[in-house]
Amino acid sequence: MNRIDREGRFIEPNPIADDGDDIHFCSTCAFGSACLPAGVDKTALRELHVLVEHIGPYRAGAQIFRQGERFGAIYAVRGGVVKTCVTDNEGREQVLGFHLPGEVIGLNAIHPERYPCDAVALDTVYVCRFSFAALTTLAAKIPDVQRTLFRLLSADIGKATALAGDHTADERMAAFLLDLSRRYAERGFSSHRYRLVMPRGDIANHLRLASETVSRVLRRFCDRQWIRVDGRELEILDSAQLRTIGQALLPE
Amino acid sequence: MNRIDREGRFIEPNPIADDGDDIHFCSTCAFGSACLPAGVDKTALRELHVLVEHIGPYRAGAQIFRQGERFGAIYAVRGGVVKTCVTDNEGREQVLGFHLPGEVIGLNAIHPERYPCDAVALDTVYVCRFSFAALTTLAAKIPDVQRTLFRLLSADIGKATALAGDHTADERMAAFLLDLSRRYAERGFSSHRYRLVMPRGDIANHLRLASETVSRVLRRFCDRQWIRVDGRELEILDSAQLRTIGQALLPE
DNA sequence: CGGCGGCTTGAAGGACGTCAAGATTAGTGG
DNA sequence: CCACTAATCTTGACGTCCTTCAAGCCGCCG
Repeated sequence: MNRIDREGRFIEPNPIADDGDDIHFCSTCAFGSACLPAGVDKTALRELHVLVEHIGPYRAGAQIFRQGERFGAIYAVRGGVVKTCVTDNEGREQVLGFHLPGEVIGLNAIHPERYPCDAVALDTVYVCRFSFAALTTLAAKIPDVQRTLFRLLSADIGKATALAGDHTADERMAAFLLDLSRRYAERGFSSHRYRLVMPRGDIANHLRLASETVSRVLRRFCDRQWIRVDGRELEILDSAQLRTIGQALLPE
Repeated sequence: MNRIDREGRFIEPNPIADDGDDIHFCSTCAFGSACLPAGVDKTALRELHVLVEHIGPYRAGAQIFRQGERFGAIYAVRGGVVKTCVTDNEGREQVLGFHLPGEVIGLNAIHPERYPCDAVALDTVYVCRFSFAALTTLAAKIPDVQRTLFRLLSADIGKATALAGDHTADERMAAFLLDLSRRYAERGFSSHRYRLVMPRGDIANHLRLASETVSRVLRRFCDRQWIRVDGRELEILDSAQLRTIGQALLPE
C-alpha cells in the first residue's frame, strides 16, 4: 500500500473515507457507530442518511465555515485534513486542532449559535454536512443518535482540556505525534507512518510553541532515533519512548 | 448586602442558590432556562424535578466525584465553589476549573464513561445530582432539555479552549478575574467584589503559572489601582483596564 | 504564645521565544 | 523540462518571561 520513490520519500494515497452506499455510512464516519449496529430500523437510518449533504472538494486554504458565521450544521471530514482556528481581536491566530477523515467539527458552535472558529482545508477536503436542526429532531427519535452526539460533544471537551495543561515542548510534541498516530490508526490508516499535512507554523501554534522550537524538537527526536522525518512525511520508529515522554498529556 | 468589619474585610454571605419549590428550579440553575419558560407541560417539568437529588453539605476538601469513577450523573453546583482537577500518572495535578453556584460539572465524563477528573469542594458545597440515564430519556421527550444539554456541552468546549491559548501571565490573570466577575454577576451576585475561595496555588495551577507569579501579578494589578486585594477578598476597581489586557482570552 | 500552612518578595537559572541568516522545497511560467 | 521566485523550514546566537529556590511574613488555631 505504501511505496517509496527513488528519493526515498513515501508515496501514500491521500487518506479519504469511502463514500458509503444508500444505507450505510462512510465506514470511518463518527456517526457510523450510531447506525451500523443492528436494531436501528431502516426508515430512521434512511432519514439520517438523507439529511447528509456531501460537499467538496475544497482546495487547500478554502474555508468550510468562518468564525462568526451563524451556526446551522456540523460537519464530518470525509477526506483530507481540516484545521480549526480562532483569530482574536488583535489579529493573532490560535490553531484549535487538526481534523482527520471521520472526525466531526463545528460542535463548539452550538452554544454561541455562531461558529467560534474558522475551518480551513489543509489539502483537498471533502466533508459531510449535517443540518443540526434536523439532527436534533432525529436525536429525539433515535436514542443512539442522541447518545452519539452527547459522546462526540463530551469527547471534544476532553480533547480541548488535554492541551490546556502545563507541559514542556518535548511532551507536547510527543503527545501530538502519538495522538495523530492513534487517530490515523482508528480510521484504518497506517499508525507509524503518515503525512504532517499542516505547516510547521500551524503545529507550533497549536502546541503553543514557536515554529523554530518545533524544528528543534523534531530534530532532537530524530537524533534519538525515535522518529524519521523527511519534510512533511513522518515515521514513528520508537513509539514506546515517545509514550514515556508524552503520556502525561494522553488519555490513560 | 455587603458589610465591612472593623478590620476592613468584606463580609458577604456565602453564595448559595435558592432551593426552588416543588415546581420551579433553583433560580440560578443552568437547567432553569430549560423549564421555567411557559409552554413546557407541568408533567414533564415535574418529571425533571423528580429526578434531581439534592446532596450536601460537603465540607472543604470533600470530593463530589473522583477521577476514574464510573460515570452515572452530572451535578449542578447549588452552593459553594467546586474545583475540578486531574492527576496524571506522574502525580502532577492540573486544575481544570472552578465552578460556581448554578454551573454544571461532570459533562466531560459522558464519553469516557468515567469521570476524567476529581470534583472537590473548596468550601461548604451543596449540589444537585441528575442521573444522566434519566436525563437522556427526558431529553428525548422534551426538546428544551435536549437543547439545554447540547448547549451546556458545547459551552464547555469553548471554556476549555479559552485557556489553551498562548498568553502572558497578566493576560491570563486579568481574564480569570473578569471571567469570575461575569459568572458571579450572571448568577445575581456582586460582579465587582467577590471572594477568591481557592488558594493561590490552585489559581496558579489552573492558569499554568507558579503561585509566586500569581502573587506578583496581583501585586502589579494592585499597584496600578486596577484591583484591591485583601487576602482572598477581591475588589475590581478598573474593569476596563483589565479588559484591555485580558480580552484576547475572553469570549467576544 | 508558638507552630504551621498559605502567601509574599527577592535573586538566580532555565526553557522557550525572538531575531537573523541560510538551506530546502514548492510553485510558476517560460 | 528547467529556471526563477517565494514560501517554508532549519540552525545558531541572544534575550526574556517565568520558574525555581530560598527566606521572611502573615493569619489562624491549638
